[in-house]
Amino acid sequence: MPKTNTINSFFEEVYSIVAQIPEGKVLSYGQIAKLMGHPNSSRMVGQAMWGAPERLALPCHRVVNSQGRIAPACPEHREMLAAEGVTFRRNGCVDMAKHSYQLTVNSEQFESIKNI
DNA sequence: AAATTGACGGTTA
DNA sequence: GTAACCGCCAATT
Repeated sequence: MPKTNTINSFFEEVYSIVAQIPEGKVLSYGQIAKLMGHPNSSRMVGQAMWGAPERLALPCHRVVNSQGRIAPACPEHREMLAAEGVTFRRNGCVDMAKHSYQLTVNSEQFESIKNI
């Protein structure tokens, strides 16, 4: 298993995963990084979100940090998540225990993402 | 090539 | 609960 990804760049793979998050589910940056085989590249996941092409319509509001906190620049996403059925604790943190999403990366997903 | 950056994670105080 | 520090890694300057 090569260290390099089968697709263009680290970012592309992040997008392919984020695009798969169903409504009512959330993933943490670190969780995404691990799914990609990059256990410690959580920061890059955030970078990828920041530079995400809008035409991918990525549900970036479903990506939170390990504390269950919403992305620092988008507190309004909290409402969007709530509308999808995500429950919050009193302090405004996502209830990760219920909404953490498990997925495996398939080559099929890459097909739809690599045509960027 | 080297230094800087950052939508992070985890631990510590 | 918040704040600060360290580590980690790819992209950017």
